[in-house]
Parts: sequence; structure tokens; C-alpha cells
Amino acid sequence: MAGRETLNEVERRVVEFCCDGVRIVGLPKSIGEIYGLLFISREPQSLDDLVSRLGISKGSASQGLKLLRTLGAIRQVSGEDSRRTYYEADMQLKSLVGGFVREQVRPHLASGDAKLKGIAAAAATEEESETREFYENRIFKLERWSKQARLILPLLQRVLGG
Amino acid sequence: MAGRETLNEVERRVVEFCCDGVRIVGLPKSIGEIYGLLFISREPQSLDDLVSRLGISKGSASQGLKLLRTLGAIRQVSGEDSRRTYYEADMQLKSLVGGFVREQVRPHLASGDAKLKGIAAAAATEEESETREFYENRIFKLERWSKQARLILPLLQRVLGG
DNA sequence: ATCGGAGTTCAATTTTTTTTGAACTCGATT
DNA sequence: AATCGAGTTCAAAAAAAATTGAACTCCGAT
Repeated sequence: MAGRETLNEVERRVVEFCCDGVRIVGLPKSIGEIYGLLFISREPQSLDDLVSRLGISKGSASQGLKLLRTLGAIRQVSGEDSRRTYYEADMQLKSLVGGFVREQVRPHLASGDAKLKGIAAAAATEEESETREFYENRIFKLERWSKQARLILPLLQRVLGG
Repeated sequence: MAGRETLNEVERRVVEFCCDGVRIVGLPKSIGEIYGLLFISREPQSLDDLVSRLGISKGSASQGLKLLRTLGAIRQVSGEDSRRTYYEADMQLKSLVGGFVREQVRPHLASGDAKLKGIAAAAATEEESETREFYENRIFKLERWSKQARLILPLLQRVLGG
């Protein structure tokens, strides 16, 4: 059963639902397909199961599984064939969001902060004092935004998780 | 001054910063450029100012302004030439996020909910009772996620705004 | 009522992102 | 030590998204 080559209606719909979901957060469709199928499968699935049931390439499946692993959205488990690796979905929204924040959001915030420093330095060289003050005021706003973004993250965790 | 054709260093850096920002939330670069330049300009800018200073096409500028207007991220104001429309940036993070949620997030949540109904209906036709129960359990989880996503939104508003 | 120019639209083009597939690695099997 | 096959890699192809630009609309001035 775990190895049949087509999706039933529930599976198809859940896979599509997950595609929509990952697109919202800017991840490619194949990620949603893989996660979706793992999510709605009773048995753990191997890479080749995903390839044949979703009709995607080995390359996509391999890369998709890799990303989902780094996000902590799936888990490796053992299955019937001892020399394959099988996967199942982690279902805690908390850990999905946590992984996403850690891997995709925090790096951006960090590089944003670095860029803000550069902007401030450039503004400091502005000679006309009114313009310089205007710039400093604007930069202050940007810095506040960055702080507020950071503030959201632990809050998210709290709502979803503990 | 408002009409010069190049960006100074502060302007360039702020524009780039905003590009990065909008990419995170999945909007095209041109949106970030336009918002960024309005954000860091002391004078309101017209469509043609944006075209010449950012080096983008009229089409892009027009479409970008339209989207930013629907998000409530910019405001129309009057400027020196009475027959042009000038714009300035709305700087309240609250209203930016509010507009984004209203225009880009809520519609997805709504269509997601509709799809969940379809999944539930499909699951109800599953004949094997263990599988059906498994599906129902999974669908329950998806429904809970959807609820939690909605829960976040007002919370966001509260942190950023009121 | 015609003209001029600001702004919009959308099909074609360009750019970016995603997916593919064939060559490869590596560990287990004979 | 040669083979098998699961999984990875990455350059090339395909698909998707953004941008352009030329034709258009609309309004105000002549």
C-alpha cells in the first residue's frame, strides 16, 4: 500500500493544500508536495516512494527532503527496506515555524541590521544639516522596524507552542 | 532637487534595504525600490520622478504604485505640478502590515479554509474505517493550524500598533 | 473638437526560480 | 575488488514571475 503509484483524492487534495501553504511563505511547490504526502501518509515514505507517487524527479525529491530536514519539518525513520531511508512529517506547527524562522527569517534580519549600519554611516557624511537630520530620523524608523520584527518572533513561538 | 536623475548613497542603500525587505514577504523588487525611494525622499515624488531616478519603466512604476496604494503603504499628495500625482510613503509599520495582511494573507487563508472543507468531504468517503479515522485526525490538525494562523494576525496588530 | 501629456494596460521579452536527468559518490553485498 | 543501487550534485532545460514598451484612455487646455 505504501508503494502504490497514484494518489487518492484525499492525498491529492492535501498535497495541493500544502503546496498553497508553502507558496505563501515563498518555498517551491515541490516542498509542499513532499511535505503534504508525508503528512497524509500512514506509513513512512522513502525517496523513491515520493518520486513515483508524486511524479517528481529524484533530484527534486532529494533536494526537497534536504530542505525539509534542515527546517526540522520531517524526521528520518526506519522502514521495511533496511537500506532505504524513510521519512515522516513532523506535525508540530511550533517546530515548523521555528525551523522556518531559524533558517529563513533570522539570516535576513541579521543581514538587514548590517545594512542599516552602512546606511547610518552614509547618512553621517551628508553635509546639509537639515537633510542629514531627515535621514537620521528615517533611519531611526527603520531601526525600530527591525527591532519590532525581532519582537514578533518569540511571541510567535509562545502562541504556537508552549 | 526632487527631480534629479541619480540616487545619492543614502538613497541607494535605503532602496536596496527595502528591496530586501519586500523580497522576504514575496513582493517584487520594483515594489521595494519605489517604496524605498518614497521613504527616503523629503519631497513627494511623481511617477515620472520614480521612472527617471530608479531607471525603471513607466509600466513598472504604474503597477508598483497601484499595488502600494492598495496596500495602503503610500499616500497621494499634491505637489509642484498640479496635473501630476505625487506620492509619499506611509511610515506606520502598523498600516503596512495591516494592508499586507488584508490584501495578501487573508485571501489565502480564506481559500485555504474552503479547500479544507473539500478535503474533509473526500475523507468522509474513505471506506476503510482506520484510514478514515487517520485522515480525520490529520484534517483536524490542519484545521487547527488554520485557526492558529488567524490568531496570529490580531496579535500582530496589537504588537505593532495600538 | 483637437491636441498634449499623465497614467494605464497588456502582450512580448527578460530575468529569476525551479525542476530535471545524467554523472557521480559511497557504503553494502557477493 | 567488482557490482549494485540508494542518494547527491549540478549544469542544462523548463517554468514562473517580473519588467518592458508601445498602444491606449482620459482629462484639461488651447
